[in-house]
Amino acid sequence: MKGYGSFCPVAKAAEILTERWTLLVLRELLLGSRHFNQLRRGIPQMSPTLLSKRLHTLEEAGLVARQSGDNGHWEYHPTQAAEEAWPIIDALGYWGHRWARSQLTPNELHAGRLMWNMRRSFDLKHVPCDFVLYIEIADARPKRWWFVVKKEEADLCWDDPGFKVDICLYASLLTLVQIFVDEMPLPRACELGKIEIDGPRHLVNSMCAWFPRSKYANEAPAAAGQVLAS
DNA sequence: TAATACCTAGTTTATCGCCA
DNA sequence: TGGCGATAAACTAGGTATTA
Repeated sequence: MKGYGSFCPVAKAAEILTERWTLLVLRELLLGSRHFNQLRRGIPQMSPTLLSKRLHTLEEAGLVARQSGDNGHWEYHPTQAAEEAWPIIDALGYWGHRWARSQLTPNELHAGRLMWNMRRSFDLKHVPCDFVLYIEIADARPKRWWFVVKKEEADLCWDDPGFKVDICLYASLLTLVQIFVDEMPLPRACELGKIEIDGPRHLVNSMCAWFPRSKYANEAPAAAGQVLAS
């Protein structure tokens, strides 16, 4: 039998939301991904077949509206039902950051997914000027990434955009992930020689203010096994 | 309880249509 | 012609039901 066979609203919600990958697809949609391949970039380990299937399921469940775009391709838009699921997904993010942290394993490190998440995590109000950031990750494939950062948005480029690079950053994938999730603050990574930065002083000095970090990074991790005081 | 068959979910690979 | 967006088909792995 598919689902939980119950009228319970929690069970009904879980039937829709807790299918494998579904919450991640919804998160991507709610964070602004609209096209099939944008969703794929945000969830690179999900197969395209399954992504297509989940989008249809979410459409049937009324969480996604499919509209034809300007170029003849489909656009996927979150509906009000999806928007109202955002507090649930956001709360899961905070909960995961506090309680589901564990040692990062190699298969959790994915350069494409990190870069895609970094793209929307620049603190643009602290960006001193428009600039091009080049990141080289020695142990990743591909290893070279570019961000074209402007006051209004940051664009991720898989290939050299052809603009003059203003600031260069060299690090391992693990270090970049640790900085992103705040396991290792940027200044500490510099002190330890885990990251090399090359660029003008005004950009380098302001990096702590604008460099992308997970929105959950400020949440203090909880001690595992902690028991509530009675 | 173990062996087997069957079912389902998910992955990989190939392919198609469209557009620049 | 190549890249992108999307889907289909074949295959695999894991779970479940059935039977001895």
